[in-house]
Amino acid sequence: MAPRHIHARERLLEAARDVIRAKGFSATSVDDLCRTAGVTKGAFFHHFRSKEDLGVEAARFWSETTSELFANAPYHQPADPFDRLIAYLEFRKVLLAGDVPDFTCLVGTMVQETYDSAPAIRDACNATITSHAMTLVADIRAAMEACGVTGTTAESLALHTQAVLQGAFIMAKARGSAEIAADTIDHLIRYIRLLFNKPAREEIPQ
Amino acid sequence: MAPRHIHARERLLEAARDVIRAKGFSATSVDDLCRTAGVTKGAFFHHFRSKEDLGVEAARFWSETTSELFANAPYHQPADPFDRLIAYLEFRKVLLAGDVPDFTCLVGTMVQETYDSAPAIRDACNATITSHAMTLVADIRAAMEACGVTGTTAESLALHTQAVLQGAFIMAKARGSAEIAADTIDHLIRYIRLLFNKPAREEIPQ
DNA sequence: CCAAACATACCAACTAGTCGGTATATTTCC
DNA sequence: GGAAATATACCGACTAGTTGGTATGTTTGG
Repeated sequence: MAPRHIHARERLLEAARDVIRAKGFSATSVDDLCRTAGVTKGAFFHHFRSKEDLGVEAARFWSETTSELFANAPYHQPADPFDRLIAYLEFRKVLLAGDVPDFTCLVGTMVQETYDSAPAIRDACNATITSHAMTLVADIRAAMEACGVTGTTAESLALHTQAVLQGAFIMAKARGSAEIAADTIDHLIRYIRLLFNKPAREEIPQ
Repeated sequence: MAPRHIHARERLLEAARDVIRAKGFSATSVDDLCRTAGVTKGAFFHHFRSKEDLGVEAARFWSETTSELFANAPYHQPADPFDRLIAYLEFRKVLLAGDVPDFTCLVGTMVQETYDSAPAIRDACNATITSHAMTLVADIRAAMEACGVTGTTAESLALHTQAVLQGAFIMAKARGSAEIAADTIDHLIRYIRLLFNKPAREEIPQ
């Protein structure tokens, strides 16, 4: 059985992940989190110095869990780095399932509200986004070299993919549907195919 | 002289525009807004039924003021619709001046926090983003026809530009700098140039 | 036994929103 | 024209409930 002393902390981090994605950081109260996690306030402040501290830890928790998800995802299978990059973006489309709070990004949501008032949270969110982007750099660089792509850098393109994904989530929130998010990822895929001079079989819309 | 009875309302909407972009909607209290606008709570609730109502009106106010800004902007000058589209995106880069709260988007920020809890605000934000995107459609469609671009629609591409801009703002908030935003708009410009088969003179990075 | 992991009770500050009242226009009616 | 009626814009003290956080217990596992 799982050790009891991990329960409250982990349940609070999972509650934060779910509630903050739906309501935002400020609108999520400590009581909200305790209620959702099924723990008391004493437990909360035993594990976290403050609500801001929980925000930082939630960003780190998000980084850990998503890292694991992406590390074990099937998009690494293709032999060619360019194909792996496209497979990554197709995988991001597959992840657009369920309700909007289920597929949107915790740290993207949090950083919007905290970038000016809680630098610690902003830094943790930035580290999460950046480190995920950096997992793409090796493949992008290899593909760029193989295809002779110039005019930008692998790091810049990796960060651009994350910007597009974050923007896709905002549009999905505004429209209340994942459709627009998939559509904007398709534009990103089309960009990368054009940039690497590897267009899809047909450029006809579905 | 300006009629007295407009002051409080407009000053509150301007305060909302500035404060909410920096702190987010939830973290902005009614007292915050009154203090910033230099009005009393009585005036606030005279002009707005609730804080949520203020959010809706702030989105509409944002829509009005930005519409005016873009309508009077110089990017409409080029004779060719494709050139106008590129000029629009270059203009968006020019707007990336000042601190992060100065150039980011009010409705993109608000919709993140309210899409699930305040449908009225979400709808107002969505209407603002969509209507701005639609101002691009005529030029995009004309350029697509002139260049024989297929595989997507003018509406889809217009919404994609807004998604990229919203994502650029999130990245700027995370990194605390406009640089990444300009960088991601450059990727968008590169995409559109490739899609319309009109690459820049040189594909060399700056 | 003892420290870590909780639970309970509580607090001061803040929250959105209310309410009775005032000052100043504007309209109405003769 | 001018007094009365009415509408608009605003004020600021007040309230009921919520907020993040604390102080002081009790339980539990090794």
